[in-house]
Amino acid sequence: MNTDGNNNPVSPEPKAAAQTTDFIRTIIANDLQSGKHKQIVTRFPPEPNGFLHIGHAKSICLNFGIAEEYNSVCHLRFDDTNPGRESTEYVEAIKRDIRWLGYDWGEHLYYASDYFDRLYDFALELIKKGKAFVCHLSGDEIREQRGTLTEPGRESPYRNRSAAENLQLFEQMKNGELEAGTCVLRAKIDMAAPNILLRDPVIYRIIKTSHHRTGDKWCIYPMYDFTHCLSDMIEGITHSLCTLEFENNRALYDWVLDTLETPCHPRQIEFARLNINYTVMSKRKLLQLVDEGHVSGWDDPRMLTLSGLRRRGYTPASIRDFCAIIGIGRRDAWIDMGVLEKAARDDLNEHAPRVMGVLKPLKVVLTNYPEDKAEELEAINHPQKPEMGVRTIPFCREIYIEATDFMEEPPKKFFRLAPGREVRLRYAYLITCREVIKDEHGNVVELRCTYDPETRGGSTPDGRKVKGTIHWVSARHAIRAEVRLYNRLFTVEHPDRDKEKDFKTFLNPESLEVLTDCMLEPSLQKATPADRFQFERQGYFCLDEQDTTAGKPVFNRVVTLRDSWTRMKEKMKKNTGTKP
RNA sequence: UGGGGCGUCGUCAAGUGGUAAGACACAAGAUUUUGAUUCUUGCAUUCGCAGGUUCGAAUCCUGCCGCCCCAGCCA
Repeated sequence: MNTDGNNNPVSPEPKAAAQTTDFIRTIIANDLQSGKHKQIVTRFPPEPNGFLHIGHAKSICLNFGIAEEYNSVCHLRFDDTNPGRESTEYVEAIKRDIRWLGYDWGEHLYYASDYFDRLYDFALELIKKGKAFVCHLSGDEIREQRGTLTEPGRESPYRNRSAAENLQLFEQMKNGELEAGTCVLRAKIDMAAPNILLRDPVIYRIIKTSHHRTGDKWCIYPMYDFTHCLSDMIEGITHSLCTLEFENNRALYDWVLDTLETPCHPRQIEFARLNINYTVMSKRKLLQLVDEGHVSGWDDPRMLTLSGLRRRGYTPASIRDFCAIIGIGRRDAWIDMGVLEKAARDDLNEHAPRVMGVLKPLKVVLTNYPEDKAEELEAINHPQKPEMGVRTIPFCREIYIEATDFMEEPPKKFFRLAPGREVRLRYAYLITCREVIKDEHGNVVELRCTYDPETRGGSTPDGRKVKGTIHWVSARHAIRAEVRLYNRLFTVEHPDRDKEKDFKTFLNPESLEVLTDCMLEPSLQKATPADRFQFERQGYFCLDEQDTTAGKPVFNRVVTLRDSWTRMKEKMKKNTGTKP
């Protein structure tokens, strides 16, 4: 059984919508029932040219999820046909991320590059059948002769070379006798086809770059449309699931498999890719953010890469839940960022132990509490789960409270601390604010309060009602920490919608707020990297794996708690503004 | 004005001729030593629009409108 950072078991099943059905699962169920297939084989085929993001998680959960449901296998296949931009660094990162998400490809790890020899033979077969030819047109010429959306293309002057000549030329390409760009191998289909992908598409090009796995063995590389369908076929994939933008490619996928002698013909099915507002999803844009230093790396906690989410503190289970909740369909869908955050909260609410930490400390001196006294107060680790136990928290004369929990002139309905007001210190005592100390600029720097010795633990023997309960930490015992508060990376819902403006102009300057003088309860001394906690009344936090050092813990805020007080404040502000 | 797709609540999403599931969001209320959690209630007489077929249509037919994808020797 896997465990999360807190040693809590991670449920292997997405809890919500676990048995949801969708049009793909319906097709598969029918194929099984009709006897078309005895077993199902799916695959996840990333190109190792970047890190996996939440959009890939949707595809991973779909493909590996289906395999699990049908007691079958999902292959992991690297689609590595473009050596110029692929690397083993990405291969390793991708494998690690899939495992972290909770999936296992077992023995079924493949690379399209493993099939280069067979792919080459298939190309030969195509040539012999008169279905492919070597074309010496330049890239520009090919583009120009391809026609447009409304006009048919023109046939290449090289289109009717003999099979023998094509075979010889293709061999020369393979042997490195021709330079990149001089010619390509094209499928011979139909230059007048309304589907542009069928207008004699390029299927092999010369690239004299060494490949991360095959080295310099090859200087010709097959294109996606030729590689993908044949790789699926070779592996006996039954259902080849991909995103909607490959819809037009399906005709080519089928053409290749129909034209060649193949033992099976996988079915390509497309579904809508994942879009989430207030972020960007394309690998190209994520890479740009990394390269240009707008974020600290692929694993920056603000990035919706799997490594970023992991570092931020998202649990694999919450991401799997998220993928189950959003469903699979064929329309362009925009998922609200709030749905992802909700998935994180739901999982963390259940598993994360509660602790107290003060992010923006304000010192409070309890004037009637003995200077040398200290006591241990008991706190529970999870209000709904007594089995998670209790811990003790030290208490003394000087404590820190959250600066935002005090207001000198509180608005109505503010039931925290204010001059003359009484609040409860969680698990400790009721205190009353007697005096406000300010610096020369008028900033509140300290509070003098009195505590009520009769209220130890926070109870009120006289039955008096106290509306506010705030968190605190003992000044003498607190451990100092850095806390990083993350907000949305972009300020607008659709950063890349505007074709005129670069998406980076919408980057949120306040996406990261670093707090260096946070005060945490001493029990957190025992936290180990990747452990997650709820800092009561504030949110869920995760001990950073990278920047935490022995003397200086660094916590990342995964997500805030729901905060109806802030919403109420905003509403009151709006209402007073519009009052007649 | 080529071809391929898609249009059901603010956002996702079931529904496949029998009279609009569910989730998120939102709103109101209850419980609460986290303004958290939990709970209760409310939230599409209507399915892009217009016709038609039918006893009956979101589901079938016709026309229209809107949005997405395709002119990389990327995947």
